[in-house]
Formats: sequence, C-alpha cells, structure tokens
Amino acid sequence: MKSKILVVDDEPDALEVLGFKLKEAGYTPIFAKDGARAITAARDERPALIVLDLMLPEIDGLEVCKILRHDPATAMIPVIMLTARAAEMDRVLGLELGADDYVTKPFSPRELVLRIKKLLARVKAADEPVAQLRFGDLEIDVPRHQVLVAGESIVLTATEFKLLEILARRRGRVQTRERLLQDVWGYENPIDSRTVDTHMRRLREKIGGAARYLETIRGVGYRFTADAP
Amino acid sequence: MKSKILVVDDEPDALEVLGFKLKEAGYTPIFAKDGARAITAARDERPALIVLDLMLPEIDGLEVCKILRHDPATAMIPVIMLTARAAEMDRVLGLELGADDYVTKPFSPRELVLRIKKLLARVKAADEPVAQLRFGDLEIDVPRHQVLVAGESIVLTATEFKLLEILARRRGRVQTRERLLQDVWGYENPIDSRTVDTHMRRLREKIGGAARYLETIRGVGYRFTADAP
DNA sequence: CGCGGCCGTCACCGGATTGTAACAGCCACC
DNA sequence: GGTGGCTGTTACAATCCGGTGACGGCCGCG
Repeated sequence: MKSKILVVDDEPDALEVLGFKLKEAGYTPIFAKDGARAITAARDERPALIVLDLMLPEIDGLEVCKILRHDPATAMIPVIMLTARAAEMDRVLGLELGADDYVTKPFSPRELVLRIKKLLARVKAADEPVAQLRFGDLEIDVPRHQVLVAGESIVLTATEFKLLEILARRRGRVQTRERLLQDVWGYENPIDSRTVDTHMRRLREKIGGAARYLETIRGVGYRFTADAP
Repeated sequence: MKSKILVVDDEPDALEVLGFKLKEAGYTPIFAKDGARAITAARDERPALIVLDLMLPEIDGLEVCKILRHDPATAMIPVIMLTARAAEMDRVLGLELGADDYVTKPFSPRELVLRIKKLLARVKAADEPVAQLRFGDLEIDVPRHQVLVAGESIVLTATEFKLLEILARRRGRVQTRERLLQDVWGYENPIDSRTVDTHMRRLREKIGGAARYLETIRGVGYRFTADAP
C-alpha cells in the first residue's frame, strides 16, 4: 500500500526531481503546479501528505494551506512547507497557519524524504485510537463517552468531553487556544478564543479534584500534565 | 542541491582560486568585486553564505555587512570575513556588526572551506524545528513549554521562553537587540531595545547556572554559546 | 409554547507580566 | 587614571491575561 504524496511547486524541474526521489522511497507522487490545482487534487486524490511550495503564482502557499485546513475533506492531511528563507519560518510555523513542518530551500531531497517519513509516522501514531485513558483517579472512556473521577461518574457535555479528551491525548504538550478551537470546535465558525477559557472553567468545576491535571500556561495556552498511564 | 556561496573580493586572482576550491567542495560559487555588487547579488541570488573581504574599494566590508544585516531579505545570511591582519578581527567579530566568523589573510583555501562547512552546518542546525534542545544541564522542551536546568523545572514567562528558544536555536551567532525584538516580540511593536536587557537579566536570574550559555557581546547584542548537542 | 440545558460572549477584577526610567558598575579606549 | 559609552540592576507603573460571574440565544423536548 503506497502512500500518495502531493507535491506542489511551479518549477517543473523541482517536481521531476522530487517525483523521482519519492518513487525511489516507495511513495506514489502526484503533482500540482499552482494553488488552485493543488486544492482540487488534494480533495480528489486524498494524498497522505502534501509538500507545498510557499511561493506560488496567484494563490500563495499559505493561502492554499488555510483553504486546505478549512475544508473538512483535507483538514487532516499533513503539510510540509518549502520556504526560500529561514526567516519565513516564523510565519509558517509560528503563526499557526497550519503547516506541520517546513524545509528551507535549497534542500536535499533525501532530507525532505526523511521529514516526510517522520511526519507520516507521527500522524499515524497520533491517530492510534486509545479508548481508555487513565491518569490516577481520572478515567476517560471514549466509546462510552463517560468520565470517572475517583470512581464517581461525571456528566460532561459534548464539548467539555472532547476538550478533555484532546488535552489528555496530547498530554504534556501545550495546546494553544487556536489549536483547541480548531480541534475541538472544528474550523467552521470563527469563534472567540476566550470561549475556550469558559469551557475550561466549566470542565474544571465538574471534574473537581482531577482539575489539577489541567494546567494553564500563561501567555500560551493549556496543558494536561500527568505521568504516562 | 548545491549551496550557493557569494565571494566578494576585489582581486580577480583570489576569486578564481576560491571559486575553484568551492566548486571542488561541491558548492556553487558566485562572485562580486565590490560592495555595491555584493549587496545586489546577495539580495537577488540569496546565497547560503557570504565570504566578504574586509578591504574593498569604495564601500568597505564592514559597511557591506551592516547593510546586509539591516535588510530583512539578507539579514539571516551568515558572513565570513576575510581580514588582512589578525588585529582587525576583534573589530570584525566584537565591535562592529554581524560577521559570524573570520579568516586572516593569507589563508589556506582548505581552511576557509572547512569554516564554511562548519558555519553552514551550524545555521542549518539552528533551522531544525527540533522540539527538544539540550545543552549540558540545560534542556528546552518546546511543545511542553518547559525548561529544565540540572533536572529542575524552571518556570519561565512566555517572553522569556521565546527569547531563550531563539537564542538557543541560533546558538553561536550573535543576535542584535533589533533582531531579537523582531523575532521575539514581532515586527510591528515599537519597543525600546533596552527592554531586551531587562528580559535577559530576568532570564539569567531564573535559569541560574545555565546563564553561562548566555553571552553578552558588547556593542552588538547577545549570543548563546554551546557546543552542538 | 414553555422550559431547561448547553453554548458563546461580555464585562470586570486581581494578579502576573512587562516596558521603561533611573541609577550604578564596568569596560574599552584615550 | 580619567572618561564616555555600554550594560547590569532595581524599582515602578501600565498593561495584559486568564478566572469568574452573568446573560442571552439556540435547540430539543415535553
């Protein structure tokens, strides 16, 4: 089962080189030479990953990235951005415009392939469906949609439950409000990021003592802190 | 993918020798014979590194360096300075803006190529979006937003953390206050550059012993000093 | 239709954070 | 050894940020 990789670049030479290297590495490359084609290709072909040049004619890479993220059909596909300058990386990664990794030009195809492997492995691992999350006296049963604190069943609303689940799955790593809005609420409606605070408050209130796992990282976001179960 | 190296010298002989050696080492050399051409070449060609003679007709090397550093398009490109006398080197590295390394004339091309390799490796390492930075007893975990010094968790504010992260990522290269303001605080904020000093102090205070990695370069800015992890 | 639960938004507050000024100490250079 | 500029240090006020309480809209349900 070969993974499809969509490569988006306006330079035919770059496409050819990358295509060859990707085949060599056991992937099935598909191509797009501008932003519009990239979007339709992503929707139709459902590639496992997208390599996206930042500099594109008409629609630039960041815009493409945003559009891909907005569409539920393509929102989950990881994106590696190609940037000409390291200085642009802040915009790509920092501003949370949705790229998962980036490589600065000029790059070695070998390095890019390595990044692709790594990112695909990461996504696969993150998808790993663990039904039962346990941390000390906090138990989260995903299929049953039930939370137990010290054996007591706690009734959470859908939003609260998803918020807790996502934080618990990504335990240890800080999640920004934007990230949480994207993953808990979905990207459809532009929602005030302060709303996250309110739901955190309600969540903390309900789970009582177990709220100690939910840390606030001032100026950044929230973090679930617990030893591995 | 070959890295472009811009060589700036007013002696054609030197250009020829260096060009040959650089090709031999697998780089793509491009040339400029005076300061003005060097600046336009740097902007247009985006070389991965610049080798810059200090003694140039009209605009001298230091001036060129300053101009390059001032332009966001070229500010990130590392510069190796060629100086006739060792005595000038302290001005190059210490007092004046921005060279990342220097070689005294007469030099062996082999040595210069070695320096180039080393500097490029350093810059590339700084670009890596690795999550975990480790230097001796200092550990920086970006996704966790956590810093450990000798195993002890240190609580940093968002600004302090970003400042430390950026310095650590660009380890070995001096960062001017202006650059730090741009990259830590963002481009649009009109902030007094002395503010950086205060945050550096707070940072040093908090990380205690690990503050030895944070060097002050008088008249220029700050530098994170550590061997590659 | 009324009701209650859920959700998003707002306003306010207290405290942490941060930018700045002022001053002191140090360093390089003369 | 003096001097001027640069950096470290301290203190303080302004600002920012997140917690909290309250409110109104929406929706499903009886």
